[in-house]
Amino acid sequence: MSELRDDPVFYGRVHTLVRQIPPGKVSTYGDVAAMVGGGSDGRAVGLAMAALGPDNADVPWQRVISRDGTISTRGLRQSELLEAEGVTFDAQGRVTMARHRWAGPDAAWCAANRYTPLPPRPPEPEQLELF
DNA sequence: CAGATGACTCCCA
DNA sequence: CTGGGAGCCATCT
Repeated sequence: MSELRDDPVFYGRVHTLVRQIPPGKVSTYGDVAAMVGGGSDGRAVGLAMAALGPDNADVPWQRVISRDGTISTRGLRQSELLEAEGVTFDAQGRVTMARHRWAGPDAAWCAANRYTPLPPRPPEPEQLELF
């Protein structure tokens, strides 16, 4: 019985963390990898996302995007799902990271589940669209 | 164990 | 903007 995709421990940790991302917020592959820890990186997280199946329908994979706020997937309507959750995009079709970037789960949750909190990041000035 | 694959990220021309 | 190359990791053959 290996129907489950959570067999590998790493995948399970990634999926668990992605489930914590609230609607309207997004995170990046690199950030997820940093929180999962273990020296993993964004590429490994991408694998965990690619391995998602019907069993992981409860994982909001669409909230995990590239560092630049761009959508890596093609043909999966990821941007539409995000837009439906209230995520905004700029004129260049990228997610407004300064506004929707997820700072990570609660510190207590991180400690309880052995996840690494994201390092504090100075608030980036949201760029206004100039006409 | 080596090689290939992939929803990454950074740097440079 | 596009393209190429390098470094990184997890999983499957």
